[in-house]
Amino acid sequence: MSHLHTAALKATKLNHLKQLHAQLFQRSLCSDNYWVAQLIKLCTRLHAPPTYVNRVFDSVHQPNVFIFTNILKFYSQLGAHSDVLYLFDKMQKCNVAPDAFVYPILIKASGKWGVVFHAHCIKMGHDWDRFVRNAIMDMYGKFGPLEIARELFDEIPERAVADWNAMISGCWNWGNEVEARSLFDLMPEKNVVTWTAMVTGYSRRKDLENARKYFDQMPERSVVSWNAMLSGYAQNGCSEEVIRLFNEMMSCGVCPDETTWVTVISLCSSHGDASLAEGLVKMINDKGVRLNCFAKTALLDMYAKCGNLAMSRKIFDELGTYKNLVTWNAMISAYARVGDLASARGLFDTVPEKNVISWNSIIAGYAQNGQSKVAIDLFKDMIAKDVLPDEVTMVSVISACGHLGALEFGNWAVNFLEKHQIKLSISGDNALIFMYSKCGNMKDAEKVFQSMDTRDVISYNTLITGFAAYGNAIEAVELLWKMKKENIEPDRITYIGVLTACSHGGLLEEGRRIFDSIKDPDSDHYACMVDLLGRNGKLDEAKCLIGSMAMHPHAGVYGSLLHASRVHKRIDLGEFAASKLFEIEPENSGNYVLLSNIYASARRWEDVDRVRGLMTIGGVKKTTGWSWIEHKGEMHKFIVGDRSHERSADIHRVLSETEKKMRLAGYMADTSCVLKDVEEEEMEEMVGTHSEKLAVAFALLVTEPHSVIRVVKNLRICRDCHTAIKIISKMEGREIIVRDNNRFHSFSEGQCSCKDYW
DNA sequence: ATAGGGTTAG
Repeated sequence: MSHLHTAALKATKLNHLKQLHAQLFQRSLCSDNYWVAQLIKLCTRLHAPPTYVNRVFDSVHQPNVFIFTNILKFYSQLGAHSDVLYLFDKMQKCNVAPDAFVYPILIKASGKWGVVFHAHCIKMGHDWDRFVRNAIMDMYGKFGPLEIARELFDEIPERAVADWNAMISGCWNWGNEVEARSLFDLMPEKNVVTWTAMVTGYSRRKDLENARKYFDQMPERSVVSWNAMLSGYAQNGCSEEVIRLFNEMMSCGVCPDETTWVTVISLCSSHGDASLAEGLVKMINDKGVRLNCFAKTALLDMYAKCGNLAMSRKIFDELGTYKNLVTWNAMISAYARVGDLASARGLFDTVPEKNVISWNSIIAGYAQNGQSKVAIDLFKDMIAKDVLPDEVTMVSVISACGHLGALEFGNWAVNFLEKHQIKLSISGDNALIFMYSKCGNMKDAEKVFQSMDTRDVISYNTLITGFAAYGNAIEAVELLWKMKKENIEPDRITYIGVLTACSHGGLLEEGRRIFDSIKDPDSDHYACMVDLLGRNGKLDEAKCLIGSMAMHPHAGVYGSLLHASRVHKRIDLGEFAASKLFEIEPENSGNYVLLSNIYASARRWEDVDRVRGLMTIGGVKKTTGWSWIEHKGEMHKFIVGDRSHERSADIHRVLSETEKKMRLAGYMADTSCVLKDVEEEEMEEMVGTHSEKLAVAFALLVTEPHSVIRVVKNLRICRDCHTAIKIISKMEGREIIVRDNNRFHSFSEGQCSCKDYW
């Protein structure tokens, strides 16, 4: 028998464990309580997979308290708290009375619900056990109320160092620096844990100076102390310090543990620094370090954030049954981040157990990749499955509503926030500002902005961009001054917004001044500036500006010039801009169409034909987009020639009735003169089923007569459609609000409020 | 100790 004990003591690898298991099997000791307990203890030490432990556990007929204690420890080490609680339940069902060894494990695993076991312990008389008492104190220190921890602490006749430590950490948890320090100074004997608690405490207060002071004064340091200091630096964004301290740690001969690796690896991920990551991986490989599931997950995330998705997937697959929910979620969001929604969705659908973060990852994935409707539908699924969304979910959903212009559903979401007491932080408020301004509700957008007690650059940018879309240039410019006064540094997006606002609002000089104040303007700023000059007829100046650029102008810059050339009928500049655009983005049909329109307005039909020819030769297809409309919180989409909508027949009936009414009312001349310049087949398309027209017809169909129709999202109104809406608004006597990308047009009584449009 | 959120245009 004794050689079995030696084997158990010597086991360092999973194989040793399996050999021992086999020997026990030969001697029919596999269901012997003593040996099963020993095996489980070894599993904990050697990080065996849970499936193996369960097999060992299942082979015993009547598990005793030792076996339960050991398996509880096993799952506790894994952080599998629900398994711990499940096993405790099983333990009670097996009529095995928990002893003083069980309760500390149990209390640690149950988080704030540990309170329940406090009463248990008193009833069973275990509350006088120093380990149990310490665990209870620790729990109150973490989850509160701290006063109870203090009472327990004061009642202890002979306080152990661990009791002091628990109390000090408790004070830090509740932000009581003074009390923590006075306890520290009062302590008769301190150990590494005490010192480390001080380092952790100061780190969490972002007081790195004091953290470092205690760290430097420590009589001895454990890995945990190093980790505390490292994560202090990491969480405060001091990446150079992390690297320096990590190297110092290595040269002091301290062996990094798994936490160290996790800290350093996740630092690399937040940096997205591939070369840093590479060095780290090399070090890990050279040392032959075996990483646990936490570190592997961090590594997976790091590769994903450094752009190496293949490695992420490799780690994911290699983890096999070891992976936990965090691993799954990391992989899902890795795919979502790069826009591989199919892979993300595939994983999401196969996650054994989803949590809010799984849902958030996939919803954010769709929301960030232009699939707002899918994001919202998934959110609806989530609610139907009774998963409670949190703030992060709502931020994605609200943003998605903004992108779609889905104000009705957006308002529903705001109600949901109130009903479920979900508090929004700065990102949430920013998302709200975004949603309201995208939906044309600047009043509420401003209201949210005013109500915030801290605003960041994104809050300003979002509101500025909202005003820009409306042409409220003065408000946008004022916001720029206001943010400077609040010491919030404008970034490139701020300037894009302000310049766009000046452009839409006709503030030429102001725009010029602002443009000149930008430290290093990029192509986007130049594009805005060209647009601003172009709208004001300063086309030659715009061309000079392009010539003065230090970098290669991107398509947007020439696009603005081409647009202005069309408005101001400048064939020379239009040809110049278009020729550049045909090089930069030969597949963009819009450029060909614009140039051909410029020629058409000058009645240069041969050139019109030539440009059309270019399109055919280049195989450029006119791209058509979907038009969206919201009705009762549901989004409906339409595209040319599509009859998949369930009310398609009605829609086409309304469309033809409206057109008939228009003709009867004598509006034909109006539209036909527009149509004269286009070819037969295109005319068919224009008078036929343009997506915008379908959307408007749907709106006419579903809304009450004389009510406001809100038509939103991607309604690029062609000239023909613009005329049609004007006429409808007059004939039906109702207001129609239309959003053409970012501009709002309000039609009523045959007038469109947006004057400079055509 | 590892996973999720907000702003860009014609």
